[in-house]
Amino acid sequence: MCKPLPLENNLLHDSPQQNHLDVTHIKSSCATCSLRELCLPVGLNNQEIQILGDVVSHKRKVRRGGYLHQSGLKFQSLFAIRSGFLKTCVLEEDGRQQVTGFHMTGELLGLDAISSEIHTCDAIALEDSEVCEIPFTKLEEISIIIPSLMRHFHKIMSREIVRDHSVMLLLGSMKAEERLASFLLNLSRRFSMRGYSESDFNLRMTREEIGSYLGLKLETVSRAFSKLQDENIITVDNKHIQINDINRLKMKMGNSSCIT
Amino acid sequence: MCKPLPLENNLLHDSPQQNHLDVTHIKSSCATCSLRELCLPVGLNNQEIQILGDVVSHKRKVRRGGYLHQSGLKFQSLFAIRSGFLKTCVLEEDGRQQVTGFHMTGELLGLDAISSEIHTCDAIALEDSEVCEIPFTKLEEISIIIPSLMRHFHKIMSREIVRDHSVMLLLGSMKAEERLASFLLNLSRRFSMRGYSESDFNLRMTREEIGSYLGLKLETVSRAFSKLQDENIITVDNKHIQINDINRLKMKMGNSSCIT
DNA sequence: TATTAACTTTGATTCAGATCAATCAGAGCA
DNA sequence: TGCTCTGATTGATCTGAATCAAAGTTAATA
Repeated sequence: MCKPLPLENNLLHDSPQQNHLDVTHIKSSCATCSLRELCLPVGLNNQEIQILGDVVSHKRKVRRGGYLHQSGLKFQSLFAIRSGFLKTCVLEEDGRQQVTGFHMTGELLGLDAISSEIHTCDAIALEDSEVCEIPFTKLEEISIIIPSLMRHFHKIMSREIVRDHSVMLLLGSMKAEERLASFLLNLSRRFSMRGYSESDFNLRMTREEIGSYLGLKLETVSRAFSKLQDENIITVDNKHIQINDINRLKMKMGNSSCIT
Repeated sequence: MCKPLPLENNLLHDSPQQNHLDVTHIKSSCATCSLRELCLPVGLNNQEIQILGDVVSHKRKVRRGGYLHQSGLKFQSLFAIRSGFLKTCVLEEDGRQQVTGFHMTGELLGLDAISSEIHTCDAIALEDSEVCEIPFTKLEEISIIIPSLMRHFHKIMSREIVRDHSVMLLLGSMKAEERLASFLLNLSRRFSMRGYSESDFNLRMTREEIGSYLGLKLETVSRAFSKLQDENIITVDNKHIQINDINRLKMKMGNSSCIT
């Protein structure tokens, strides 16, 4: 009853690129925009990669604080993050705002806009970032030629739905400290999958942005950080986080009814 | 600043079948399982409908309280609801549970399972229901033959993501009464789109299930109902709901900082 | 039709997190 | 170097929703 929960079922995000590209070298029409980092080419052969490469040719930079896309604007392309860190957020006229996700290398942005062909959220860079633009109609066209690409794209969309359901569970039934623990473990895992330390990293977002994502006020986020630090589970120095005891952090997330 | 929010941007669900099937008569291998009600055939010609009909041939009934699918089981098919009412919920080992959605005629279930090919949530009928089973690999195959079907399917998936983001906004930033108002307006709209009254309907779910969906305890849901009734905005008789003043209900949802 | 079980409402009390407020730390800049 | 601005921390207080508890109501089943 009180055993720690398995990692995979509980984290907010699933990685969109668990099986990283196993192709050694790619010729693409855009030499600087290697497909290597992207989430899409998983399991494609060289010729297929070539076809995809012709579509994913346009690279774009977004400076810290800049918009990759804005809610209300016409949708034309998905964006695959090559480097950097972005947030997406939905905004109501009444000022209510909700950060719906934080996104890093290899992840795909813009999926929400396919339905209405209008972006439903803002995507804002939290550090200087680079993305590859993928014109969506072209992606659909080559999906017909490369069924494995289509299948993979469907999985990416589905994974986003699973991720959203996890966040709904978090927002609907977790306490502040549990939410923060989930959040940190999720970041930890995603950093580690990208070859960075799982226990030592810098946050790119403010306490307020974390709060918006987790359905908490910034003061509550700050207090939860301090609490975890007091218990020696993490060390916090402003945006720099060290996880000292990942198992106890998992316990925090796992089950509030456990006596701690 | 305090104007009521436009309906479309604020409701929890978008309908997956706004453009209802405009084809008059369909020959299908499953006469009793007309494609008419389904969300998929939008904009297809007769021949295409025929192809789709061969895929969507298997009909299934689920009695009230029964499972359509269970978390952890292998995914093979999507399910299009022909009639009835279901809930989906994610369940943690520690007993934490979250209703992730309520689903009615024309909606498509199972999208979350595409990513891992294992169902990540339970789908339980809240009243006797009928669904059409759509083997997913077959759907992907004919998507190649019928690009407009593929495009439509992508839109359906994307719409689910948009819906989930709305729920995240609700869970992350709304007060109890606002959440209930959103919920009722959403149901109202979906009933009305299906030809039922938008102001007079029966709930299929318990207060506890509503609470789970809205991130509230059942007592809080009950109190919120009573409060809206005291203000003459709705009339509640157990599961039977009448909306007396839809505009004031929208105000409730719109902006808590409005003086009411 | 009686009996039980499941669901709903309402009240009293408690508590987690919001709000209000003050201080502090770091970054950018004149 | 001091100044300003943004963001982070911490404390005090308040409040909305959770929790605990007791009826009351409806639906299910024998």
